[in-house]
Amino acid sequence: MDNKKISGGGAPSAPERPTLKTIAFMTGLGITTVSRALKDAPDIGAETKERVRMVARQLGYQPNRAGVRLRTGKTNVIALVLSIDEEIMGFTSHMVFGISEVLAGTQYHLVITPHSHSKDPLVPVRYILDTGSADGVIISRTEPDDPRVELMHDRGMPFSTHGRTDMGIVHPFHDFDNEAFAHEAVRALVARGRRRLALLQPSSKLTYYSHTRIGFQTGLHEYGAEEVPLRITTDNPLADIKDTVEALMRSPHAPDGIVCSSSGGAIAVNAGIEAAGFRLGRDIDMVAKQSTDVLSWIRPEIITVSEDFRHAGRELAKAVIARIDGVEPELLQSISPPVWPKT
Amino acid sequence: MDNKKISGGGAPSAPERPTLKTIAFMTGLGITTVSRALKDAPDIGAETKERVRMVARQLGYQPNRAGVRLRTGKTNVIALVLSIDEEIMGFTSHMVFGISEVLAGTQYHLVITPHSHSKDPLVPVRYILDTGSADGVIISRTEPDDPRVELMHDRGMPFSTHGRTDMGIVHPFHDFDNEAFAHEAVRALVARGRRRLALLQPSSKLTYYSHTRIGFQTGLHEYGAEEVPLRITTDNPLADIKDTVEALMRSPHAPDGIVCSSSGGAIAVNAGIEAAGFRLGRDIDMVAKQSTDVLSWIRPEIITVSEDFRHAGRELAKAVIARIDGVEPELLQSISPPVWPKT
DNA sequence: CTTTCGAACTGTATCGTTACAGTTTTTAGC
DNA sequence: GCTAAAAACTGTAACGATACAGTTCGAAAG
Repeated sequence: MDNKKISGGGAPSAPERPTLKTIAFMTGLGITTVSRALKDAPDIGAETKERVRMVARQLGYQPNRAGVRLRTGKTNVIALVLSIDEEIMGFTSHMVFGISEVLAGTQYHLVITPHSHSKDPLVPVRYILDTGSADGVIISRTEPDDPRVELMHDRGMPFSTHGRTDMGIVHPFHDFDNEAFAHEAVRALVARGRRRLALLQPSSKLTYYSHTRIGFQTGLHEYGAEEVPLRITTDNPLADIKDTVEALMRSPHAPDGIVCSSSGGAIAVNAGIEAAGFRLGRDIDMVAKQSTDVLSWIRPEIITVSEDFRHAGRELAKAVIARIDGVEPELLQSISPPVWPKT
Repeated sequence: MDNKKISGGGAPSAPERPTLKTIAFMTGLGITTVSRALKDAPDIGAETKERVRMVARQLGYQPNRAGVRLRTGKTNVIALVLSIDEEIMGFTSHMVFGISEVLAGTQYHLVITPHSHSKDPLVPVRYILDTGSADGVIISRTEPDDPRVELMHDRGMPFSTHGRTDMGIVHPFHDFDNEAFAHEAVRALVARGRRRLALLQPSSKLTYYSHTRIGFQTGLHEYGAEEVPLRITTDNPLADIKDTVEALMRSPHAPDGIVCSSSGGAIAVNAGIEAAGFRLGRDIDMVAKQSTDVLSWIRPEIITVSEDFRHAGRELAKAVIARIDGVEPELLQSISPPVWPKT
């Protein structure tokens, strides 16, 4: 070990961290008084409070988290439950950054609780509930009938979800308006004269699968286009997406427009289109959702819509904290509209 | 609040979490004995240990972290210090996943400690040291003369860094062999008949800037090529990279080969090349490092080298834990070779 | 002058764990 | 049979914070 003593004399190198005791000693007050003064309790004199706060600031006092947690049960932790399975374009980090940004202004720490989403997704949630290791939880990849939501609701654990559920439980969430996205995507394609449209949709397990579908279908109906079925999702490997699209393009039912729910998928779709000898902008148009402005660098012909994951992270963090503070869940639900590029 | 009682009778809904006291009561032993039995202390009988372990397993006992932390000072937390500034292709999440994977098999939790890298990077590190909020720290974006490394070393805080330093402090790190990457990239380009080579390098503040430069330069020398200077780094906005490359391609000094230190940079470089009317594979070749297999989907002509951030995360986590356990830092340094595609 | 009351402050117990200093029981030694 | 030592187990205090039940003191009420 390389614990370096600065002075050789026997004095410990690190200055002891101040505690309530330290402040009590310095002010000549009792520990309880100091504790209550720092909490702005009503039965402490104004002058005393001021004095205590001064000394605390001077010493750089920060309450010991273990002490608070042991006594009160409050962990001051927000857990983010993440699937560590493959994710091509890394939107997760943007969400983490958004959450961090909000938590940085609070007493909360962010703890990452991972799980492999091939395994039981309840495991990490159950762990958090059983060990009481967080005051609030954020989950993503929300499903319409999500058992994690039910479990946390039943146990009274504050949480917010990235994506909605459809199970009659009112809870905080943030969602991207995938319905509007798909609907407007159809409009944009029809405006370019496209009529035979395909949809690369998300996994049917996730809630936004149905939102995307509904938006797409009402769009087809409203703007007078027809669907070319595409039997593959953004959860499939890129190589499979490419092969499927290539085969579809070579078939007599080739679409002339396509809507993609992810940027990774869009890249693979484009590869399939080009492998079949077609070109974006000329033979077919594509609208794709992206979390970072990368698609237009790849093929400027792709019509891009941005989903801001950092913003989502901020909203999710704010929501779960408000829920911890007792705000009603109805007031903690938000939906972001799709952002189209300025023209 | 929606704390739901399951039974209306007055019994608390959540079964109380078992503590050492619970086990002591059930086995008829003292709390101390139970504690020591679970730690496999030498002064506890084999039979007793077995009995205690049985009951503990049955109750699903997990030590209360706050209790342990308060008494021993051990936090069981690894802090990951992250810059929340822009990062296009999201390699961070891969590193987080790699770290999570290793920590999942241990008692450690992962806490994300963010900072804006425009602000003082010492702030989060100082916070961790002053509040004692972690047993070990992982940092990235390491600089050759990194003040965070010096601070943690002086205070005896175990840590590992993504990237090396050059300040005479021996510490655990994991690094990608950027020198070999740049060197081999030059060889690959020369093998295709390219001789006038440019390098899109990382920010000169980071340690791997010099590794990349050295590899590039020894490559030029060894394989007989010359450098076309490119005055921009991967830290610049993609638009600036594109414009600079476009201007360079239009100038009389246009390179016929280019090495890129990031995939985001590669995309922008390619855009610049195409904007100037040139084409990869025909007029110029590119070798680029990528963290996820996305470049070859974009332009198959790009020669890609993979850097595995998930692996880096795993190595960093293992290293910091080993350091906490007292393993000498010399033994906790590793360098990953560049991975070229199979041919 | 005594009683009552409220403002301001404090001591003690407790959360769950572990370090330390015992205590009891068993076994061995002579 | 008595002492010594080893083996197995336990009680108490402490980590830092807070809930709760006081205590002290001075001023107002009677």
